[in-house]
Amino acid sequence: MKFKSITGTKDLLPGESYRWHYVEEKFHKLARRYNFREIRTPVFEHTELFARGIGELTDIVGKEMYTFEDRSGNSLTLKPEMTAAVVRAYLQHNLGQQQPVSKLYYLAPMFRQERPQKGRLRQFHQFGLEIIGTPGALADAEIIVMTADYYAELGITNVKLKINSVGCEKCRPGYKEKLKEFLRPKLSDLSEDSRRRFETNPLRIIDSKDERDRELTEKAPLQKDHLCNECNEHFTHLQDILREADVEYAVDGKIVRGLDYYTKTAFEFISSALGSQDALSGGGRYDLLARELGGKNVPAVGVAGGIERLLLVLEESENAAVEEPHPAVYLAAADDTARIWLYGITQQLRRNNIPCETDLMLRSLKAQMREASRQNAAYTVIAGAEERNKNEVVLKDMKAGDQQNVPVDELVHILQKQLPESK
RNA sequence: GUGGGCGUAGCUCAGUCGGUAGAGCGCCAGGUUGUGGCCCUGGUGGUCGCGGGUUCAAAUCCCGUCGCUCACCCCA
Repeated sequence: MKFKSITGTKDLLPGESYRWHYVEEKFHKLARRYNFREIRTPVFEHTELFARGIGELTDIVGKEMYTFEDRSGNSLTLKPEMTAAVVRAYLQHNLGQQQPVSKLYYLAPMFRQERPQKGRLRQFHQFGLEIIGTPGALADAEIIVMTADYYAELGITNVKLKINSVGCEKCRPGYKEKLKEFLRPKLSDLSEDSRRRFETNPLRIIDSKDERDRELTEKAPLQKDHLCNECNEHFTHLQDILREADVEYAVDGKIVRGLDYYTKTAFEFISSALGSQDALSGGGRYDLLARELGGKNVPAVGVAGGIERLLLVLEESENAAVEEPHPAVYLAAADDTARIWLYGITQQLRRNNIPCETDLMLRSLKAQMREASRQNAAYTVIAGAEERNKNEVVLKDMKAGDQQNVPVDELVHILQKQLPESK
């Protein structure tokens, strides 16, 4: 075979795609219940949108974007995340003029050029929610609550919610200085990465996975203990709401989100069922993003979650079995003279919303029966010349193994009675 | 970008000291001339990742290369 799928991309084969349908449908339905409306944006955007929105110093922008020039010389980028694109669309179409608060959701592929590993692909898929237009903690809670609800609805129980506040324009600079003061004497003992971040992004240092770094930063000052009044109030308010909504959470002062645009609330849903890529989803408030993109100040909050990771966790949750759909009826021809006639009956069933399958290979009855069994059909309809002359078919219950002759005119009615989901 | 592990049938894998490739599952057919599953019998299926080297002879040894995978960094 000459051609292979690109490194870090995956074909979604029929043996797996039904699982995707399952989680996607659940998300669409839940979004409707929470009154979020879907937004779809193009897979690529001007590179500048992400560079500005996500932050020049982030790893995503620095080394992970799929960037290319089109024939006109524009620099374009396959979207590495969705929030910047959603805010762009929000500003471009003045959604804020139509209603004060926009509740948007999406389900879309993202692209980042990293080394693939468990739970990380170059083309991956995220579900996401954004509430744009309100600074209130109720919006933060709404995002978190629906995400928690989604996992619960799927039967995933081994998830934990961690929340933090990363402050705002007012209180973050002061905190940053305090943190640097704390780190400065330890600087030479820190890992190389952390030393490099000291100037560019010191907040990330307390989030380091390096063991030595962890020891050294154990007693580091945390943003959540140095919030301004407004941020502090927002954070306690959020916790009050989460408790009221019965969502379990833990405050973790070391959660620092990787993207520049976050303010106040930052959170992650973590699962122990994943490998080292343990974040199932993450999000937070991003009150500065719209302005950064050239719009006015528009407060907003959102979440993004990985579908691939979700499915990995789902497979390990015993109480979350997903069943593959199968045809309700298989129609088998006992001889060649009945095949076309039987195909007409097949279509009658389909028009009556009965999922069914028939042989397309002119195979023997035995082979057709085997196929019916393999495909897990609940019933098999068998007919040859004899049945055709009497205008009836043999209806066989595959599980029980018994069968009876029924008039063709009554077939749909009988099957519908047996298959309530087809009505 | 760095490091470990692995590439043999559609899938999971075995293959000894170098002697020209196997099992289980799957698929197809028959055992039953109009009936699935279980069982039995037979069959289909391989560029041993790719290229080069050593050798009378390479899946096996050597060199290179590509791919997959896990981990680091970071993230969903």
